[in-house]
Amino acid sequence: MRADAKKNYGHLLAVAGDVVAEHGADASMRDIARRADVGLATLFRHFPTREALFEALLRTNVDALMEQASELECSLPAGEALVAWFRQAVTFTHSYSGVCELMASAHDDPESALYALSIALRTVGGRLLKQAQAEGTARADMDGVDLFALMSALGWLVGQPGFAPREDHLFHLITSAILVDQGSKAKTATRKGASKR
Amino acid sequence: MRADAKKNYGHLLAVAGDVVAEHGADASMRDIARRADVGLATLFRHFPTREALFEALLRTNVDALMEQASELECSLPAGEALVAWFRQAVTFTHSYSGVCELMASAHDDPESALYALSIALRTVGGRLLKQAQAEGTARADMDGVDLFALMSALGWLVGQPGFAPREDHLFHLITSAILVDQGSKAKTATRKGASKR
DNA sequence: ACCTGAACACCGTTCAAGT
DNA sequence: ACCTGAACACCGTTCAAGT
Repeated sequence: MRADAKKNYGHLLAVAGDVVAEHGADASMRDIARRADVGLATLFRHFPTREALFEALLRTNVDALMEQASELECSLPAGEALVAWFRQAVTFTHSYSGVCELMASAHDDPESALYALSIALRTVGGRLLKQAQAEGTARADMDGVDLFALMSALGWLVGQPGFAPREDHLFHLITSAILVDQGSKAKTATRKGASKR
Repeated sequence: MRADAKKNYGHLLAVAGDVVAEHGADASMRDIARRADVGLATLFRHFPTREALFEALLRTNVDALMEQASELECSLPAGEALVAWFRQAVTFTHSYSGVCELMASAHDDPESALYALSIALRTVGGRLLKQAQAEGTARADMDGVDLFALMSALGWLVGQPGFAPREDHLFHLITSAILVDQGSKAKTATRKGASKR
């Protein structure tokens, strides 16, 4: 009774990961069920909505992102930790194509199964941002929601085939909007990161 | 023979505008045909693809954007003209929800009926950017594609319901990534725009 | 020339019927 | 309890048949 259900769950999750990796976030639920050799209604029993499926698919990735935040804030100055984590966060949005749309809309919808994940991301990002602001390296007129917004926008952008090759450069542009200009505030600037392409 | 076709075209375009205004860029083509009291195949005869329909819907908006660029570069310093035009461009992306996705993907697809419009936008934006770079107010390590990318990303972002209320602030953040920091280069700075929220 | 209706292969949702 | 198949109302595409 419960044993086969558990097996179905794991199996469905595995093939859903494959199908979504191939066809992106708006892959056909029917197709997932078909490739899992399971009735379509069975898929919907385990994951009543597309968001619920992605919550299961992305949970481990988000957990990893939160652990990385803890490590980074211990091992690096706040500003560098913020940038390094932001990098990882953008990479996370590449886990499946279309993830940014899902996460961004979930952030505004407490009913979404992805709501908790998006809030977790926003919260941990906001913590790193706050520390960098206290250090004086991140601009003061931003909050966690802004950071989450920029992360989503950048993730969406470099998920577009035409802009993917410019990912590093676009990351650099957005990052420069987050950080306080080094000439105006940071008197002890090491000047190591002044590369202008 | 040709008279009724012409009437159909105008009528279709008008109701398509209404339906798309209501349901966004992925509105049902069938629904548009239905509300125009016309066969679905007739709609596809006039607009063989969704992009072709949007090319017709957006053409006048893009033309207006190009005229505004000419006016702005005559009446304002290059940096301010760039920012003012960028503002208009982001507003343009609000003409119908989902326009950014279409324009961004068209930019990479010469076969798309929207390709010419996206290139036009990129080109005129690139011109304003270049002038601001020559003036020293826009950062040097950017080109028209980057500007188009940031425009698309910002338009997409503030098209998400949760981030729409922060449109002005997010615009300010992105703009600060485009402009050279006023403390480091602009010696004749008027200091009028130093509002930090 | 231009339009139409119908057929086709899809989609997500729902639910009575099976074990 | 858990699963299944079928029915439903959609979608975009295509094309033979009408005028």
